[in-house]
This record gives sequence, structure tokens and C-alpha cells, in this order.
Amino acid sequence: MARQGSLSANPAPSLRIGEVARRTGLPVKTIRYYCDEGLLQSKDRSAGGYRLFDEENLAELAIIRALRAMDVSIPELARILEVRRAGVCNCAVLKDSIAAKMESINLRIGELAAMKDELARLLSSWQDCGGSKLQR
Amino acid sequence: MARQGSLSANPAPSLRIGEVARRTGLPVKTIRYYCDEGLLQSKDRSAGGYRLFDEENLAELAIIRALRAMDVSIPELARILEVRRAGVCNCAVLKDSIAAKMESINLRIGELAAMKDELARLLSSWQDCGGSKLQR
DNA sequence: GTGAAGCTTCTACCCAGTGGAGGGTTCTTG
DNA sequence: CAAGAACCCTCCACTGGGTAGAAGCTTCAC
Repeated sequence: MARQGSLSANPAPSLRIGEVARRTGLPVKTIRYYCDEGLLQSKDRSAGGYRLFDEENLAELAIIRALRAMDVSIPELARILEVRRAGVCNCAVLKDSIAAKMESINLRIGELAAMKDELARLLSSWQDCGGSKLQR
Repeated sequence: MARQGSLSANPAPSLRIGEVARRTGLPVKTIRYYCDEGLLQSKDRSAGGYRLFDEENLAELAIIRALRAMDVSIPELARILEVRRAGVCNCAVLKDSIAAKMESINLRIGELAAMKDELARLLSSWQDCGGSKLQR
């Protein structure tokens, strides 16, 4: 698939994992883990077996990072990236999973708010408790 | 196991794990796990090696359940229950950990709200994307 | 005494990584 | 060309809070 586009198209993969880590801010181990999980596909290996990445991989890692920060799971990310890799617009897939994510965030916020209220109630109901023994 | 005690003082431990599970709504495995982790101390064992619990254990499980629902960690719970078991008022300990918990809940709510905003922004910025191929 | 339900311990699995061991590769310097 | 530093590889074990299953023992009602 020699794509000889002029700009940042697809030069020979040349970035080693440490450089990718430096550029993305992700730990080397995490990048390797993403490779193992199939999220990231290093284009090639060096003669000595080193993973070699390209700019496209950096773009994928940017997506992974952003969506992971929003708690999109690894399997879901794998699905999204697979569709993306197929070259098809995956707006629908993304929109679905983002909408679902927003829904679950709303739920979670509601739960946390309820917890907070409960904790506040708990705290205020203890104002009278000194430091002495309790009969529990 | 004649239980002739009238109320919930401290009768001989007589509840087996299944009964405790039924009463608390927790899975048997979870209760066993709490025992293993030192949260819960079954008072005795039957001749055949079965864990035997009492009313006090039920009270502890109620505390565990309530605080776990608020994401208090197992080690922290162990600490709290240990103090409680020592018979000392642990209002200070509880208050500290609850205050810390409220703080972290606030942080988390802020994070989630920010995520939600970001997702909403993302979604609205994609309204123009059809179903066709993308050059990604 | 027999069958079912309940219990025991043990091992392994989930997620999303992280840490370390032990060993190979690449690059720079002399 | 050799040494050494920096880098990378795979493999295994661990995290937290449980959950699932296997193999075998106990309890209880009939």
C-alpha cells in the first residue's frame, strides 16, 4: 500500500517506542500494552525486533488518550479504531459510544451527588459525638 | 444451637454464611472475601469448619455495605472496623475519612462534568459528518 | 441412609495497566 | 573494532474488589 502522498502521508515507520512515549506522554509500558491489546498496530519491526511506529500511530494514540480519559474501555476503543482503520467514517459508532458515555456520566454524577448528600447528613448528625467510649 | 437470648445482645454465634448472605443481601463469596481481608471476624467455627456469625457481624456488614457504597476502600474499612472493635469512639477517624471522601467526590464530579462538556462539544462539532468515507 | 443444599478451600479470571528480571539491540565514543 | 550506555524485547507477577468454578466435606430433613 505504497501511498506516496507529499505531506505527512505515510513515511517509512521510524519511531521507536521511547520516542513515541516522549511525544505522547504515555509510559512505554502502556504503549506496549496497547499494542498487545490490538489497539495500536506498529507497522514494522526493526531487524532486532524493535517496534517501529509512524505518524499515523501517533494520531491513533491521540485518539486513544482522549477517549481513555473519558473512560472509554479498551475493547470499545479497539472496535472504534478497527472501524477507523477500515477507512470508513465511524461517526455513528463514535456518536453512539459517546452518547452512551454521557448517559453513564450523568448517572454517575447523580450517584456521587447523592453520596455527598448522605455523607454531609452523616457528618452533621455526629456533631454531638465526643471522644469518649461508645457502646457501639 | 439453641438460641435462647431475647434480644440482640451477644448470643452465641449461630448464623452460617448463607443466612448472613440472605439477611444482608451480599453474595456468600463476598462475605467470605471480607473475612479473608480481615474486615469481618467470624466469631467461631462449627465442628465441621463452617464460619459462624452473630448479630454484631451483621451490624459490621451493614457498616461495610454502607461505606463500600461510598467507595471507602477495603484497607480503610479495615482500619475503621478495627478501631470500632477496640470499643473506642472512632468518630474522628470516620469524620476524617468521610471528609476526605467528600473531597474526592467533589473532585470526581468536577472531572465528570468537564468530561461531559467535552463530549457534548465533540458531538455538536460532528453534526456535519455524513456516512461517507473519510480520509481520516 | 440418602439426597439436596450448604459449606469449605483452592485456583483462576476480570480491567487497565505497572514493576521487575533477564537478556538482546542500537548508538556513540575511543 | 570494542566498550559501555541507553534502549528495547518478552515473560511473569501484582494491583483492587470481587466473581466463577471445581472438588470435596457437613448438615439437615425425610
